[in-house]
Amino acid sequence: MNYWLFKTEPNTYSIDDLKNEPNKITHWDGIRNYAARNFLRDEVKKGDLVLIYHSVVKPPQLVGVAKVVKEAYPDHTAFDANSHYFDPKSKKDNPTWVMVDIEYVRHLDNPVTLDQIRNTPTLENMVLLKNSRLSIQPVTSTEWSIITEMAKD
DNA sequence: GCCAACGTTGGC
DNA sequence: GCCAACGTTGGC
Repeated sequence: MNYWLFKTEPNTYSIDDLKNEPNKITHWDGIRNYAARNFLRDEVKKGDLVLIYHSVVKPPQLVGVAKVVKEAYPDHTAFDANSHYFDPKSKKDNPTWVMVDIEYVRHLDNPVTLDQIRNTPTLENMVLLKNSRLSIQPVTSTEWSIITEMAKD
């Protein structure tokens, strides 16, 4: 099983929005970056656990845990001319973009801020610090353990 | 609101 | 295939 970090802008979609979904499940659509897409398409597997990160807020921080419940399938928002995520180059018979479904698991007892991560030497190699713009990132099992421990009351 | 870092586009 | 121009992300 693998661990991941998914970024979201809570003003658009937050961990609370996920928790409040009727079945606590959402489509993680709108990914329009090839590196992120490749992770989604090739490596994100059912049962994997995901840290949810809130970006573009103060402070930017990890806020909760979700679980992958459906592996990659075509992101239909790319076909919708009315969608913010419309991409005319993505064809239905050969979709460029994919999405997965994730289910809410829990909030962290205490959020772990970007600042805390940056100040934790054992987390210095996190992709979040190396390539802060990547919206789907792998997390090592060691990093996962450290972060979930930091998040405890 | 600024701007650094990064990704994409398109002319050559 | 290179790289300048442009657009986006996201921390500050």
